[in-house]
Amino acid sequence: MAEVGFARFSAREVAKRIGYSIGTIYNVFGSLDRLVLAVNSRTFVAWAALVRARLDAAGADRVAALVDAYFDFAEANPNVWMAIYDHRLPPNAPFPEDYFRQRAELTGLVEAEIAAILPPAQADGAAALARSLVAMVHGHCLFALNGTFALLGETDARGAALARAREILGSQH
Amino acid sequence: MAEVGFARFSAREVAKRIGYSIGTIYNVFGSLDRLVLAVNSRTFVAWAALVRARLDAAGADRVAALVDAYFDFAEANPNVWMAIYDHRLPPNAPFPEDYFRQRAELTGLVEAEIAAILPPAQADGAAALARSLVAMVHGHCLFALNGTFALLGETDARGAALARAREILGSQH
DNA sequence: ATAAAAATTGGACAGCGCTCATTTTCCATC
DNA sequence: GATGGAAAATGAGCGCTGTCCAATTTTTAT
Repeated sequence: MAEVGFARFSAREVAKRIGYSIGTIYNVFGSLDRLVLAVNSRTFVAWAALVRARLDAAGADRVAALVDAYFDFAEANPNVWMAIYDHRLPPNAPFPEDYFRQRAELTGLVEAEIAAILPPAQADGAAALARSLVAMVHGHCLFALNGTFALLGETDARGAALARAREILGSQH
Repeated sequence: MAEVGFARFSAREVAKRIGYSIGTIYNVFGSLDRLVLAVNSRTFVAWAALVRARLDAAGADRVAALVDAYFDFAEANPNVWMAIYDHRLPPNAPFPEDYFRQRAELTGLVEAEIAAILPPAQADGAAALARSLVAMVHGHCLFALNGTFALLGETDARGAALARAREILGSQH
């Protein structure tokens, strides 16, 4: 996945590279969808580890640490990062339990930071604000990686995302 | 594309439906990539038309009109809207000229509105701020359509995007 | 009617996700 | 060791895909 990206990822190629047959892949994972979900679950684990490390090493500016961790992980691992969002489950297919858990753990890190920043009066809105901030940063990171910003002449996606985050957080009072 | 979405879109099926052979599709478009780009170019035209119509009918709250137009188009045409972002050109492949033009026209509409809202002292940053706001709204809209927000318990993506837009614009002075 | 140009065809190729009857490997028991 | 049942692994086969291109048909101008 890291080498070829989601569009060219194939179960047959995986089988070839690990020295098993295509049939074994399907015995283990059941479908290409679940194989991709397994890959993406591992991506969330690695991503959360990076975020945690950055937060542990961060000084006072924890918002910048979060934004940087988001961008750094995506830029260092563009194919596996984009695979998370390129992959779509068939309608009504549930996410595997451990996929959900790994993903929730990552967003939980952000939520905790936002809750710590917010004035106590707004504490009950921390989860919603955290989701919204993640969506905002994600939009910037996605446009940086998929060429949209390049097409529009934007060169500082990270700086823009951080500026927006500060403006938004500065408005919560 | 509107029926089956990007993942199941196929040149052979297009050929079958319009009563031509697969060979003719390739004579006209050259590759599946360019066929998809042609579809996406048309999507930008339709999207820009909706945005224009909403702005023409809008009252004083033009920011809400823009956010609503973004979400309404995406929600009314999820498959063609997502195809814009699901499709990735091979590295170094240039975008066709008319694809670029249609896309620039749409972002130009946003840019003009932001320039009109901004205090004159910040007028030179209008283009960058417009790109950033589009990325922010896009992140919210994407998470609404791809199930991320549902997974995290968020139900009001549109309201969150509009709230963030107001906070950001209110901070420009 | 004829010839040149343009448009269209569809078989062929390599690769894909997926299934499942068959084979191989493993391991506890004798 | 030998044996037999359970577990793991296989890969041919199916219908689908994007892509190419020699052959054919249709259109147009003379």
